[in-house]
Amino acid sequence: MAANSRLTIATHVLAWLALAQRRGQEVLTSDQVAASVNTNPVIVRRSLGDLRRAGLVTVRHGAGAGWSLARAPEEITLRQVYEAVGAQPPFGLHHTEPNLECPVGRGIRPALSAAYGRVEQAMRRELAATSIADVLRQTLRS
Amino acid sequence: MAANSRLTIATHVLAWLALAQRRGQEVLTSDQVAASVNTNPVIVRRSLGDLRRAGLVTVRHGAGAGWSLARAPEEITLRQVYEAVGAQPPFGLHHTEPNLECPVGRGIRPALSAAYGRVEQAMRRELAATSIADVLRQTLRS
DNA sequence: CTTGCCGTAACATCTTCTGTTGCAGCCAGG
DNA sequence: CCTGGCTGCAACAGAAGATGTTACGGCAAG
Repeated sequence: MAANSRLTIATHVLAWLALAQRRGQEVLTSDQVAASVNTNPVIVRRSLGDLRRAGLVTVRHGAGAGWSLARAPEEITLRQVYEAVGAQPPFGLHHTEPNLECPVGRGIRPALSAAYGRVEQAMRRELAATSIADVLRQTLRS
Repeated sequence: MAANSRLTIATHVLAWLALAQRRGQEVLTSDQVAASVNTNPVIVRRSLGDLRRAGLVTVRHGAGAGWSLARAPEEITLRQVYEAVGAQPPFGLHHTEPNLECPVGRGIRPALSAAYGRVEQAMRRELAATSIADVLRQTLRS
């Protein structure tokens, strides 16, 4: 499978909403967002649905509908986006249960889970250090 | 795709080699290793091939062939294993090029690459803090 | 030379992700 | 009240990657 691009899509969407808001555009439709991401509006709606459930964006239904940020871009970190999109952790355990007759097979899964948990905590800490405002600032610089 | 288990397989293999070595068993065949991981010997050989290219294990061909660690278990970190198995980074960029007419679409890829690079560095730092000896010790504790 | 194991290619299967279509639900505005 | 535009969601096709399996050539110790 191709690399997981959900965090990328969601971050792109949020950055675009932030820029539109700054320019005075209150709400954007999923079609307008999809035009920037260059993908299907349903993909964008799926991503925005995740972000809505996490409380990062709000949606207005009916005529004149659309999306807007639920809080300031400085208040949204990539860690929140990462958790909102529910990306799976980078490492998985064995597909098939290891041989429990073997001392390594018996005890390695909790050992690895602990190590992988520490790695994911490190990832989360690093993701929390960047906000949507940071991403947008860096984006407009180029 | 199922979660990526290459790091898990490779670490299991190395821990098993380390334990066998400590017990006086100099070399193990891929069949013996596969019996502990509970998978096909070819999977194990593929993994061991990665580790050999990275200089972490050595192989003996011909009759009486088999594998052994190329250095002490304390000297092998999960970071080295991670780099040996060539796992892809946790986040990918857009599948299709974003709309370059849009200021966000134009500049977001380098901005995200930089942020993702920092995250992967954090992962590597954390992986470097655990060695095969640590994993084996934790494994045998349960 | 025989035998056991490595190295690798080819292939089947499974899973996940992306992208697409279709349709019901909702609500501002006329 | 009704229309139109957009959301929400289910269903499905296609692509990509990973695992698992079989098969076969190559190598070296005995």
